[in-house]
Amino acid sequence: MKLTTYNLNGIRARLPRFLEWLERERPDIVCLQELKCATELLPTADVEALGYQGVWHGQKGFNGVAILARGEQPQLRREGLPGDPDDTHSRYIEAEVAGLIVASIYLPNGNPVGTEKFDYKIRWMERLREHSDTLLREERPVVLAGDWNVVPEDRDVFSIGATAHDAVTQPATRDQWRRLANGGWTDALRAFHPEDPKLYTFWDYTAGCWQRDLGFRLDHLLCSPEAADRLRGAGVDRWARGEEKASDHAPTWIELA
DNA sequence: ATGTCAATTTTAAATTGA
Repeated sequence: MKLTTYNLNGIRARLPRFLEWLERERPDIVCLQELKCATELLPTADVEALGYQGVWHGQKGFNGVAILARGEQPQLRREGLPGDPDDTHSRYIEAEVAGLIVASIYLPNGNPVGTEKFDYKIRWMERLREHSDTLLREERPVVLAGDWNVVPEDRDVFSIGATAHDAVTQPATRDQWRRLANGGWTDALRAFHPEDPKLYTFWDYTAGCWQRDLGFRLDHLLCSPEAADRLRGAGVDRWARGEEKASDHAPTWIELA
């Protein structure tokens, strides 16, 4: 079974490319982020025409997450993270699908550092860690998939100097990432590519970053021990980033037994 | 700050959020 996470950067702007990718790769489960579309305007019929059903958590203008499955209706468990009733951003959705618990995560970007946006990011990560601990205690296969807006280590970005002031590389961001992951999660992509020096999932639109392979590893799939036992592979659909009108992220996936 | 992009409003040019 293949489970892919994909930050679309606008599902309406990306629709033809997205549907082509879906037909070509045929993943069993898809976690989407940055739909940038109100729930009532989502192109759900186009997705259903390809045999997928979903749970959707849209928002006008920005954010927005979803979980799709081929030939199965995911069962919604939760929209939004617990811990802050004033948080209205559509950044988290969780469902039961194919015997797994799956979350689609769009973690706050947090730029610029030193502002309320960065504080929101760190608080959001604290809330995610608390919820992830709750999920681990279920002792079931769980996959936390999405755009984490975290560069876990220096080697996960083309230049740590050029990105020293970016929220995705800050020590406080990495501290939160490590505290969460060290609770018992497996970073599946790195586990299958332990020595790859250019294991990237995002390339900025500016400055010819894609053409020069100046990327970041921001999209992650964290597996609970019960899910990690079933891991058989992980990778990045780099080809999709090179298409016309591509998202700035590439689809990132795992294979599970 | 940007060799950029999408959505939205202040609607055809500026603002927000990547």
